[in-house]
Amino acid sequence: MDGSETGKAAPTRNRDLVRLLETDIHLGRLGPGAWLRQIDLEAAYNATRLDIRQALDRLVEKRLVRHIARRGYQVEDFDPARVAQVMEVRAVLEVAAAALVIDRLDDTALATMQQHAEAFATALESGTVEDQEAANIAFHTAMLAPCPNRELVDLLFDLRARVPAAVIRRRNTMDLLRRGADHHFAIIRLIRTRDLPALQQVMRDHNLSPGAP
Amino acid sequence: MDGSETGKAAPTRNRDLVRLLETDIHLGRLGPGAWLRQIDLEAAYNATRLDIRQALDRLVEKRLVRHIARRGYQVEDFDPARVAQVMEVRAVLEVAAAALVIDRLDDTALATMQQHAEAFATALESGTVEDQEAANIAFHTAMLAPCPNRELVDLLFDLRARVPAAVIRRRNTMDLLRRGADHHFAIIRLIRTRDLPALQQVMRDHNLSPGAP
DNA sequence: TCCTTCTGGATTGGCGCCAATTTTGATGCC
DNA sequence: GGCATCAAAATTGGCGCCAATCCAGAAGGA
Repeated sequence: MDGSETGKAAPTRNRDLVRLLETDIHLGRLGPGAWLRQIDLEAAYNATRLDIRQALDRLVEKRLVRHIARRGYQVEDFDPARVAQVMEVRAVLEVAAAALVIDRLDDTALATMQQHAEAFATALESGTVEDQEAANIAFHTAMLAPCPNRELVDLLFDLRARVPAAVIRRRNTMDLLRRGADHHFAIIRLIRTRDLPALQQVMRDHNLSPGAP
Repeated sequence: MDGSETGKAAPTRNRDLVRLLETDIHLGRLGPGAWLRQIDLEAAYNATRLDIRQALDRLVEKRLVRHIARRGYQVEDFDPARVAQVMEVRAVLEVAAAALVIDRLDDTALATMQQHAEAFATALESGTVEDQEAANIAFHTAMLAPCPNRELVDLLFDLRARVPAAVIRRRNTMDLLRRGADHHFAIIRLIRTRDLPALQQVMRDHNLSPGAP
């Protein structure tokens, strides 16, 4: 157990626990195979045993963690084939979402997206993985904000959470990441020109590139 | 508490509990607003309090049940707008799945699908809702069996579970249901003739019709 | 020196108990 | 007769204890 994000003195609640652990896994602070010992978590987060167990069970549900009887919980392995399949599903849904938002994003929204796209590009060169993720998420959140189908949006973020960024970024050259950043700017341009087919093509590429942001 | 499916003498395990309750909700034996009292479930399924609570928490996670502190658990209401959005997502994914299976379904598979399509049509006229659901699920399972993207398939069935059949079927005329049955036969025909565009159109209609099977 | 066996310590996981809170039913008041 | 008040019963929900099991390290044998 070495995932950080300081356990505070104030007792941590159930929902927060899930989020904290999820983040640790997502960003690679807890890698595949790492053991999540109840006793350590209990002390680290100053939570009760029951809360810890519920949080871990939720992560099992989400398939981020596996449970072995009488042994404990450990971070799942992420099979590249399965990861690719999740990406494919994401691509399909992003393409569908593009059609729903292209006419609903006004200049204000595009300006916000532009900021986040720049923040992402900057973070790539001189930021932590956390910064990159935050900027990337912010970009896509802004893009999907006017989507009327909230189920679709929720599902997209859920799919995002199924594959840790750390796992994707692993075999990821700087070139590929920069291409992801370029995608962001292309997306903004294509929304501005209302070019749906080209936008959908970019969304697809964006999601299917090996280290898809 | 009046959802049946007989609690056996043998203690029911956690995973089974989730499945049993899910089925009861899906088929409308437990309707929106129905209270799921821990004590009753404990007795009905001869399970421990802890198992019951875990099962209920999982249903909360799946948004089939809502939890009110110190009051208990009750079956969620299903907002028609949200249902429509889930359907839209399903439609998008079914269309994508169609492309993946159209060249992978051989005559044997089509024959199986034909059987289930006929079973569904029959059940419509003279079967219970359970029979209809079973036949319908069997049809779609057979259709998606050769889909190489299992994440996509799992997600499709997960989306199915998010909206109880009972809720959909409620405002559903016999005509609409018969049209659903016809869709099944059209699907088989279009796969046989390898007509992907037409197949995708039918898949979309099949999922978006008010009482979508 | 390396491998196998055994024991002590540590961890998990389930069960039962009980306090906090809500609901139900009865009683009295307006 | 209807409504507010109150007490008893029922239900939820959390905490702690302890048995079952697993792991690490020591001891013994090849």
